[in-house]
Amino acid sequence: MNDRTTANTAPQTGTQADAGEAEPLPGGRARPKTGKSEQTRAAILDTAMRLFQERGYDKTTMRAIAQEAGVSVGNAYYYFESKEFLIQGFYDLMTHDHARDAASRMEGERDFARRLEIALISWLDCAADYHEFAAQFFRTAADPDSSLSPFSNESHPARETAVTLFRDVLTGSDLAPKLDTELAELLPDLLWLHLMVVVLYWVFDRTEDTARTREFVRRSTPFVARIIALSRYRAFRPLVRDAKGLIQDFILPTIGKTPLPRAESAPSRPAGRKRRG
Amino acid sequence: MNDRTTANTAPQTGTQADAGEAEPLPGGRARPKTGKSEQTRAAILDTAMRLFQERGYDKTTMRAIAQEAGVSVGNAYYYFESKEFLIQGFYDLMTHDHARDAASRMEGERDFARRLEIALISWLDCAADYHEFAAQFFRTAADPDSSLSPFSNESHPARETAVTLFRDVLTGSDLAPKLDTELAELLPDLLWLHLMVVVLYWVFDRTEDTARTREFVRRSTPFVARIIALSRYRAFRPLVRDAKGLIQDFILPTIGKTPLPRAESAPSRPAGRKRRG
DNA sequence: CCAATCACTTGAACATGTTCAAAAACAGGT
DNA sequence: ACCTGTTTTTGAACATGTTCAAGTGATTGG
Repeated sequence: MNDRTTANTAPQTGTQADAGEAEPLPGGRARPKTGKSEQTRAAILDTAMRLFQERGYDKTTMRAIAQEAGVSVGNAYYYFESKEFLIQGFYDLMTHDHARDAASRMEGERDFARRLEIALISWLDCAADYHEFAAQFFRTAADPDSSLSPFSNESHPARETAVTLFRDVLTGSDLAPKLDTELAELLPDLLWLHLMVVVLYWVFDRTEDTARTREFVRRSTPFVARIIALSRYRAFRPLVRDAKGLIQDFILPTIGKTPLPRAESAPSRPAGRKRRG
Repeated sequence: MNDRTTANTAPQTGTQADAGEAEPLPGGRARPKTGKSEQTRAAILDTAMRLFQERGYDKTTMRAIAQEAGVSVGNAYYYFESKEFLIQGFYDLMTHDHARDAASRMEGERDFARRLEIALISWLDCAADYHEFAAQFFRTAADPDSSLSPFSNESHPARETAVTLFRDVLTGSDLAPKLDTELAELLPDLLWLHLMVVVLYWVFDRTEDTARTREFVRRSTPFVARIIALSRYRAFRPLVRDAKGLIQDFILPTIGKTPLPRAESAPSRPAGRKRRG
């Protein structure tokens, strides 16, 4: 996945984050019209990624990026609304790398737990080179106001790509036919959430080669698979039903799915006071 | 909880964040010797809180804080290592307010689910005035390098306070005697994690008076209580045992508990490659 | 009372993200 | 070729977090 990071310097027509849409300005600001501007944009993004990797996010100044890319500072801001939006560009790149890499690694494997593990480990491998820098990305993602956040921001193309991957993890496994459709609908998003937890864990992981996170993945994936498998048994029914309700009412809408935008102001009497006692 | 935020302008000897320890420099930099410097420190922190609340974090400049507090910019940096460390000061304040408020609200209530709900709703009430601003705090907390992070940073006094509160939530409930000691040991930390999830939810919540988060708390607390209660039944034993293992090996050590720092480099062969294919 | 020391304070200087008005390059029509 | 509007590019100016050498004042030791 490292040999692709700088691939878009080449004057291809397709941008790195060719997520399909034409309107929402993928990761930056201006929608490039000419081919040359595409090149400029790519040069800036590539240079930024390289410097981020080399020196870290904070140590890399916009001036340095501009200079190394052979443009002016203002030009960088013409293509990227702010320094943080460069991260968006990176995230889009990596998500696509991950999706492709994971899909190829999963090939032939039918066991759900293993497929899930492969997908997650693949992410760790794809992100390995950016461990230091990714902390900064995560920090940004935790800002609800930022349009970079994989949460909150409805139309985040990268998330759709990732969720699709996890849908594939499920549908390609021997577990898929055994599940009722309702649960099968929820799972991709939940598995994506699982990835987010792993990412959180990874960001804070300081062990060599993030060995601890890898071990965490190896241990947690069979556990998750087991829970899903067991959820079909009668004894777990009521619990599962409640969990489903919680997820559908409160988790998925937050992630931009909004399948059930109810439960706005519930009738149940509030336990606390309203605001300012 | 709003009438206490600015309380420490008064020349009391006890600082706002009187977490007990004497060494680790509570939220800032210099350990104040004289009473006057205490006052200066408090003035700066109070002014900062007020301005953060009024204008938001980003809009509040260090110059404005200094000016309003009647000191120089450099002086603010004498007491607070950076702008972010002012957040630390705020967080310490709020954690104590929360602990006290929650404890008083729980009085008399023995039902575990309700106690938990009270504790969480209390947090939402304590934090209500700072919703806008707290997003910024959360953002900071997500940075593993920052000493403000409730994760990663081992000796975060505020977390200890919060965990203690949740221990009280449990021990004061009718559920406590029914649990084996091992689980009772884990729970306070897990409930603190639950709070962290709620906080995450809250930060992203844009509904009026964070109604959605409140509803989420009301729905999720009985669910959590039910899971804990059910965990004692035979059918759930193996699942519970696995969950315990995962938590003890991977979650708690990350939170600074480090009860079992094993599982460093596991013998199980890695599924992927090492680094850079 | 002097001087040395230390806690505290200052504000100018610095580094860096960001903005903006103007210049340059470009495209299309005449 | 020339005008006209649009896209792209520039670099100086700005805003703000942070640093630092120097200043102030009180306390202590002689």
